[in-house]
Amino acid sequence: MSETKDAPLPAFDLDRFTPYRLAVAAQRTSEELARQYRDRFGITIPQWRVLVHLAQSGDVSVREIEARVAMDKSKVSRAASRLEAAGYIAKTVNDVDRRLVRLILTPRGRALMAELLPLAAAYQREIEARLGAAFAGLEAGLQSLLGEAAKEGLAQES
Amino acid sequence: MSETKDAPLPAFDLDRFTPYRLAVAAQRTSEELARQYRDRFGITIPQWRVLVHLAQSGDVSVREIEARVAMDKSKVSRAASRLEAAGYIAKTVNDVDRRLVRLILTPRGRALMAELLPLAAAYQREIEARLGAAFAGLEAGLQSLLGEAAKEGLAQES
DNA sequence: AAAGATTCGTTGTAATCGCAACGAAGTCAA
DNA sequence: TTGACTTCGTTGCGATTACAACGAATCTTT
Repeated sequence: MSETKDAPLPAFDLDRFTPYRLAVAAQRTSEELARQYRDRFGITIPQWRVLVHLAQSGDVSVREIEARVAMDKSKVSRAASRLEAAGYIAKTVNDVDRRLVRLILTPRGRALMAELLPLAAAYQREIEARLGAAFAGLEAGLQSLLGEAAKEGLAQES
Repeated sequence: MSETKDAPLPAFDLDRFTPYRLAVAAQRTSEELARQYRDRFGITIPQWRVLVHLAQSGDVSVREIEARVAMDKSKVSRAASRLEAAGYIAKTVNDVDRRLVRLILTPRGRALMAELLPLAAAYQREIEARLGAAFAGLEAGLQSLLGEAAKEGLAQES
């Protein structure tokens, strides 16, 4: 506590700190798209994630979504409740295991996704075009980063 | 409910959707580190970001942090208030422009950062080691992504 | 110089989040 | 079967957040 005045802090470059850069990149890219479907359809990001999972898998339980996406149980549950209230999805009890809730898109939900998915696909293409050759590198990096931490159904080809 | 029954939704692979992957990667890496300094020093992520900016720049206004990190004004402001209450930073009024608040590390804050920064640096090295050759690609991708986004989203630059 | 517009940081408020506790359903073992 | 343990999804609660509104300071325009 004597030499704190000019104690030399370890050199640290925030602009090269990967978690920080990932956070900024994630927030910018997510919000840019989120704004579109929020303004046009009143959908939040958690709700969008649930919807996409349903569009992909057709029939998913809360816990499956929780495990796959980095979302808390309650977050998934509440997003699902709001989607149900809005008429986009339906909740059914799984006959085999009645603890599980089967989430499925309603026709209205399918119609919504028929509008949302092209939006997302276009945005993805925009990103890839923006990055050009750097995109493949980003993908590989994310693959390596995400692969390390718990993932079961991760395809790794091409 | 007539034609939507078997309406083929556009194919869409969430696992290859860049904003989503960035969000998951960012959340995992940030939390992994945050747990360390939360348990040991009671620092939250927003607080940590403010601290790092101060450690780097020595003298920063709220709006500078807001512009650089993707953090809301109020988030920065409240994080700074808590850091001030904890004695880690001090708030002064900028003499030249008295709307601006100068944030600076106190000696106690410098001592804290002397402990935190090596932690972060070690984590960064861990990530680089984990990724190996893929790290350079990730970096390049993020560079390209953040460079473009800055141009597009932030009209102002110094 | 004064009125109007703009910027900075704080604060009020409603909504959201994460965490933990809980009831319901299922599993296991004796 | 019964009782202890586990899992799934919801909900209560305190804390946090985003967004807007605001006062103070500065800039601009006349």
